Amino acid sequence: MKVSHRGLYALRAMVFLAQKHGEGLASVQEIAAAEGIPVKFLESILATLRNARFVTSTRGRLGGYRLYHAPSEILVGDIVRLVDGPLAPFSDARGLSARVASETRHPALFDLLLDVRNAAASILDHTSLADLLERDQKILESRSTREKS
Amino acid sequence: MKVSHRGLYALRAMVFLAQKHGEGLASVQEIAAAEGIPVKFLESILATLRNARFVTSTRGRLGGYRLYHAPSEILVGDIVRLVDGPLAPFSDARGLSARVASETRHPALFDLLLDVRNAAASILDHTSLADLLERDQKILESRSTREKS
DNA sequence: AAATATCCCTATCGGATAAGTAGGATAACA
DNA sequence: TGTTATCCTACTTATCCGATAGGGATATTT
Repeated sequence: MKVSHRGLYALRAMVFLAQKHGEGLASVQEIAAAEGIPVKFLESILATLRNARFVTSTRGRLGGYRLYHAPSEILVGDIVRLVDGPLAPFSDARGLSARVASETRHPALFDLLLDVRNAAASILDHTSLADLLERDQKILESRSTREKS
Repeated sequence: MKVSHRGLYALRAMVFLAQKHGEGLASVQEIAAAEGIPVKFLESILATLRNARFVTSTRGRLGGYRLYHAPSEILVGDIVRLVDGPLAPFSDARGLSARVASETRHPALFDLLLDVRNAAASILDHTSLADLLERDQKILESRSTREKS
């Protein structure tokens, strides 16, 4: 499994939108500036997210993006899968045929890599954007109290 | 994290050598034929494994490769790290700087990806080649008994 | 209605990395 | 001394990924 730049950008953008959830729209410019993402690149990422109904958009002046669902209903695993493809820990598209070959020859090796994938998926699929926001809060709180002491 | 073709080939070759452990040498040709790996490609992979002292070789006639250590002392995680680099679940070399950036902005996201890496590392670092052989045995046994019944 | 700000669509480019190849030098052994 | 293997260096090719270019569609403001 691997989270590409594109995937990280998508996650960051989604977290940003989760923070603004309920406060109207955010433009590509705004998100790009806040998160340090190339504008045109972010545009194409948002197109992907829009097609999958993770975000919705309105155009024209004062247009922008917002989350389609509540932050608690969007799982990190789904975002990663959408942008970076399935979470398989072996590389590529021919993976299926390579899998069958190595499965028959070395089934335990195949199973092991499957365990890795399942462990990763389990973590990513049990964490929503709302969870991330909550944890960010706690981390920031503990940091500020540490500074005060 | 991601296991490349090269990494899978390396793992398969090592499992093959583990099966033959104590029975002398195996040539590149032999391994390549058994595992379905391009000969020249496997050569370069074995060079990497040799430099890291995972295997040892003797050349000339009747030459070949064998494991340097016992199968129980070689961890799958070490092989993957050697061939495919560190197990970080985000992509690239600039990962460090990108990490710091996203860590300060969205620390929880960073922590989550770290959890994924640790989970994967934990699985791969607790499994040796000997473990794989043992599991292969059990799997094959259960298959044959299932066929008999 | 015009100007402007925004999303939207298609196409492409450059760089990096990975997969695989070629050919010959070197060493061991019959 | 010839054969068979590893070893070494370099090259080719393919694929993917990050990023960019340029314009078209749409909605709001003036």
